[in-house]
Formats: sequence, C-alpha cells, structure tokens
Amino acid sequence: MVERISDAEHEIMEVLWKKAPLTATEVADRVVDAKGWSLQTVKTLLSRLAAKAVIGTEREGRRFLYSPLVERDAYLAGVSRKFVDRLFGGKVTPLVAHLAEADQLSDDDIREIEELLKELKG
Amino acid sequence: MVERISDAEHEIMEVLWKKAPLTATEVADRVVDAKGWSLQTVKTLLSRLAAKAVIGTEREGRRFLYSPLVERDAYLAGVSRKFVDRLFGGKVTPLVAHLAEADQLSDDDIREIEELLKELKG
DNA sequence: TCAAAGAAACTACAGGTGTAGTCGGTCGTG
DNA sequence: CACGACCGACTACACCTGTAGTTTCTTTGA
Repeated sequence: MVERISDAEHEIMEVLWKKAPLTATEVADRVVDAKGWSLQTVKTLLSRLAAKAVIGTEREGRRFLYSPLVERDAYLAGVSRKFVDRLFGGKVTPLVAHLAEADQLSDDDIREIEELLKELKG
Repeated sequence: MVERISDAEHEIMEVLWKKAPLTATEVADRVVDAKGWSLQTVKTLLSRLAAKAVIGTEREGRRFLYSPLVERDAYLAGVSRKFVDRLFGGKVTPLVAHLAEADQLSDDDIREIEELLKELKG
C-alpha cells in the first residue's frame, strides 16, 4: 500500500507527476510562487517523500534528480477508495449526492458522469 | 466553515450522529470494542470536539451529555467538496472514474447513480 | 587560488493527533 | 460519616506536518 502523503507533500507530487525527473530547485521554481514556500521547505518535503519511497532519487553530479515512484492514477484511486470507505461506507452514491447538494455538480458534470457510466456498463 | 475533525474524532461523531445526547461512558461503550480505545481516549476526543464547538455539552448532574452541533450531511458535504477540490481540481467525473477503475462500482452502484443523476436533472 | 554560490544533510520548533495516565472533587452505600 | 467508585479537568508524550534556519562540503568563476 502507498504511504500516506500529506497535503504539502501532495503539491510536490503534482509537480513531479507533471514532469520528471527534476532537481530540487526546479521543483521549487514550480511551486514557490504558487505556495509561498521557501526553497528549504521544498527540499524538506522532497526528503520526506524520498524517505517514504514515494519518490526516487538519482544522483546527477552533486545534485539529485527526483522522480515519482508511485503513479498518479494509482495514488488517486487509493485515496479515493479510502475516502469513500471511511466517510460513506464505501458507497459512491451518497458522495455524489452530497456533492450535488453542495452545488458542486453542474449540468455538464452530470452529463459527463452519465456518459462515463454508460461506458462502464458497455 | 466547520472546524477540522480528525479521523479518531470522526468515529466519535458517527456515534453521536446515530444517537444523541449521550454521556462519555455511553459513547465509549459504542466504540471501545470496535476501536480498542480506552475510556480516557474517548473522553479526550469528546473534550477536543467540544473545544472546537463541533459538539455541545449539557450538564446532567455531575456528568455531561454530548450532542452534535454540526449536521452529518453538512459536514460530509464540506469534506467531500474539499477532497474533490484538492485531488481532482473540483471535478467529480475523474473521481468516479478512479473509483470505477478500483472496482469500487458495482452494477447496482452504477444504476443508483444514474437514478440519482436523473433526479438531479429533473 | 580563493571566495562566493549552491547543494544536500542536519536541526528546529510549534501545532495537531492518537492514545492515554493522574488528580481532585462528588455521590452513593454501608 | 467515611470510603470507594465515578466523573470531568489537567497533564503527558511521541509522531506527523508545515515551515523553515544552519552547517558543511563542493564546485566554479574572477
């Protein structure tokens, strides 16, 4: 099972899922402005992710190149499942119902999901 | 906005959402076996929830009766939204897709959701 | 060659969380 | 009335998280 990834760590993962391998500085360049983090913070997060073996390191000269070891899809599927299990007893329908209630579902969303469900049945 | 509720605290909330008001001991009776927590742990969690004003207390003699101050539906809607925002950019479709991929959607689930969506449109 | 720039490693520190233990007061029973 | 059971309040403590600062080594440009 995939190790738990915290919110801040997740931001880093999104960067690496978009493009990898990257150096710490390159990762920082891609998040510092959006998140207001210092370079040191990014490096700490990278170290923690590497310690959990969620990302891998490869030496390039005196720096490291970081790459995800976990696929985004696999990770998202895992956390989604845990989320639905914990809050909705594993049932997706109530989740969709709650989102709808919170005005999170546009007509387009509804059409999209219907389309998806049709494919799943086919 | 509703205060953050941790995993352990959420277990307590589920008990109170099912039946309230309850005393600390009554809450403990309903979770201790399932979770293996001590009575003290349950009391700590109740205190923390009360401190956050997520549950209310009412004195009954020398004990407290605890009741939720936050509705289950409202809470779930909130966390669902945050979850979908953070992991799926606010789009529900990819979430449903991931759950489907993880074999979380039975044919019955699909029918249920289709039914729900039909109602939402109507 | 020598100093500045940069990189990783190590250290820091407060707030949240899981998981209790202990203290001090009260209530009911013998 | 005295003592034990029971209750909330307070204290504890390690690990996780967010957010860095400091140290130490190395490389490179003047």
